[in-house]
Amino acid sequence: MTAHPHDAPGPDSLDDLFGDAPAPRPSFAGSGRGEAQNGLLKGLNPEQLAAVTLGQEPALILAGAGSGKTRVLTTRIAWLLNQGLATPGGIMAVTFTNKASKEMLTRLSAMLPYNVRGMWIGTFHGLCNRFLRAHWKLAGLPQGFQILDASDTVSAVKRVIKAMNLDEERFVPKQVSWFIAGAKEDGLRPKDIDLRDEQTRKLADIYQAYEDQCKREGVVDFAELMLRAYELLRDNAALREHYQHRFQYLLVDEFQDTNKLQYAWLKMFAPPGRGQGVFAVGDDDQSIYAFRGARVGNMSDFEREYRVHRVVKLEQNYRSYGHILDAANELISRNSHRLGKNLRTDMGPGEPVRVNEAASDFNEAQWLLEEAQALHRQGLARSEIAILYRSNAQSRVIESALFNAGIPYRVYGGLRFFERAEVKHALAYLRLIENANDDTSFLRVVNFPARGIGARTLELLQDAARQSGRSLYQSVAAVPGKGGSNLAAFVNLVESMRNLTQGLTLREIIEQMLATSGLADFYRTDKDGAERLENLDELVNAAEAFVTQEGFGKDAVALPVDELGAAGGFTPGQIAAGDPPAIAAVTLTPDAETGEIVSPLAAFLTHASLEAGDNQAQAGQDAIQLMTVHSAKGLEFDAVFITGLEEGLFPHENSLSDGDGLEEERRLMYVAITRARQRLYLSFSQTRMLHGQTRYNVKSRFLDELPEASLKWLTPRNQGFGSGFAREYQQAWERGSGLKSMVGAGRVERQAPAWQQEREGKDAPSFGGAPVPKTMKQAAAAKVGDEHGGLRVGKPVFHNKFGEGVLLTLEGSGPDARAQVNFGRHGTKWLALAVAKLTPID
DNA sequence: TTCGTGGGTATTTTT
DNA sequence: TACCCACGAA
Repeated sequence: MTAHPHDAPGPDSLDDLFGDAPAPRPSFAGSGRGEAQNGLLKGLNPEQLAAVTLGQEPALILAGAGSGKTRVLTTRIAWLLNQGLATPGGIMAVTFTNKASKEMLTRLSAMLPYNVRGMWIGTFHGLCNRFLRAHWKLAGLPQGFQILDASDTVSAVKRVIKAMNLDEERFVPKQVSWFIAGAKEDGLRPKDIDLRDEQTRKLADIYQAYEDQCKREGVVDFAELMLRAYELLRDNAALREHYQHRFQYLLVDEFQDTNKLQYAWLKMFAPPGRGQGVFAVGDDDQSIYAFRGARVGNMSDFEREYRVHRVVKLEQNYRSYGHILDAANELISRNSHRLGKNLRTDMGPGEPVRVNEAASDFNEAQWLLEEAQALHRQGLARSEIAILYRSNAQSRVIESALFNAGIPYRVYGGLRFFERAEVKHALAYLRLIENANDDTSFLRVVNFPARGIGARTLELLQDAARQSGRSLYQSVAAVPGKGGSNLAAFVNLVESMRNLTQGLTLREIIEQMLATSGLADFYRTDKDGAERLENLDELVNAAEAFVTQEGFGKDAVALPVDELGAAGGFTPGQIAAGDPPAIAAVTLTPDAETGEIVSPLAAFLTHASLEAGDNQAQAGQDAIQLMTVHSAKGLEFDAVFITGLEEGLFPHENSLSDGDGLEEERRLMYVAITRARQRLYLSFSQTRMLHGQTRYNVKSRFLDELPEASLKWLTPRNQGFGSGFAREYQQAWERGSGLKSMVGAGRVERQAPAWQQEREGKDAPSFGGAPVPKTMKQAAAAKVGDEHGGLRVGKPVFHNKFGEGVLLTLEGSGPDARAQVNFGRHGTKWLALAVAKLTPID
């Protein structure tokens, strides 16, 4: 595949790269510059070219889905270097995900003839980490600070709440940690919190206590990485000046996803008016993370504050056919406050967007899999087929359908590698080797495997630690009796682990730890520990890969000298004015005073926190891709199914209450649609099992917001809403028998009904949703619920004010007769039949 | 200390 | 429905 950065051709030594001279090196391309230039810019469309070759000015790039955004970003970096406008040390490029930054590095190393590792390209958090490792002393952090991931943070907060003797009902650890992260992302420290009520006052107290605890334990959470870096730059003029001088060009990916703090952080590196080339790339229509603090408004703020002269719009789409883009454009045009953008394609209209209505969620799943199989038979790789849904709970039916049919599939989301319990246990031991005062890690493994250290003992220990203000590890001696001696034994274990691992390679350290801690033995004897053992083996492999990649040992990673000089304390005078600075070959950041190099173990632990790794699904196998719409962002597939297009689900009911909620849902739908290259399927179901209850749903309003001309209904429109068959089918499904029993009983034939064959042509894939013999359908319909003046439970009705709905319940008789109707976007309502005009729809 | 049970609760999530 | 968590019993 793509060359690894280390394999990239070109200069090996750092001197070759930057030389000793303070002046910027001339272009590496030498005499061949013209040719290289042509190659670089070849094939860019005019807008892309304009974006890539912008000068040193603030720029806002509105990059539509599939418009070649990553290419523009990487080409611009290469172009800047190639032109001699910037040096590798003078460029910073920020992304949100590790995946995106890796992609950028990979592409760059293919475009550039040298090692791009020393460049400041990474995620917001990754770069903050790098920055704080270099300036740990100025930032007031211990040199080997560790990073808490989301679940570590919650358990740390939980400990604080317990220690403060607060009611966990009132202060739910998860919510409190969310509050703290939210505050940090708004740049607020405990003292800055607006104490508007008692609850908030308490929350601020918890926040303070949590901060103290983190400090004591030498750990930082994700939000802290950002905030600490921001504050350090804000409060240290010399340092700020240095970095502003150093980074002449900044590039930010997915700018619409930045939160308040990230934007403020960026402004520290490149404030408006400082003249740096800030290149912000984003798409307001793809902003789907407002719920976790992203501010689309940062885009227009940026445009205003930086006085952006020209907004470059990348509207040429290279991904999808016309009908798909028409659907996307039409849908998103319903949103207000857009920056304005319309995707276009040269690829022709392609196939229409297919819409399917299913009787039940089970039916929908069955249809999905048969349609997907048909696509596969037509030659489409399974990995090119994605099934998207709004919420994770929806995957279950689909999974079981695929599983029963023996079709390989891969579900995104769920536990990732470094989040698995056994891996976290192993990491906790490793962290204790590095820093025994890490109470989170201590508590995680002090009694795992079991060592007779129970809740009571730990309570005593925590009391002692709290009183002396020391870590649990340091307080062990204060616990008397048997518990105390067991604790002492644990401390001895950790000590011996530390001694035994002195001077070993990372791989050996981990192997030693697995043996000494008893983890390996524990899982070996555990009856279902086999898979966990495998994961621990995998951890060893991951460490090995990390060592190779990061270039510990012979292959030193280069860091500019300012990061060296700055380590442990920043002296402005130390740094030459010229950029790039001289380079020293080191691994990570050594301490300026002692020259000690951060251990591979410490680096690996940081890596483990910052990058949770892949989730379980085995790569390699050709499998259908299942994921939420959120996790599909940034991906593309030949065929995409968007499922569960029902009011209440998509748009989700919880989103409708807050102001911008519906628009964000619509953007989500927009993201979903624009994932598809060739074929797009939309589906919804009349009934769905949710939280143990059958829900009768109305189709999503988003279906009505798509252009008729681009749609092709696979099922008759609006037919059979809550049809009798759906109910009977649902009952069979509830009995746990489902399709099989109905087929077995000879009641369902597995073939496409006549109307289906007519619409799709005889070569069309067979209809998956358990086609119904006519007699069966009639029989089922006859059985359905109560009847009242032509109204039937489970049938669609029309109301003058609320429009179309599904009749859920009929109660009472005569003047008391009441009906419960689900009107979708208008909610579920009780109506007095004597008053309300309800007409059955057929 | 472990196991069983009952209650509460159910978008979306990277780092 | 299904999972997680807290709590109580053995």
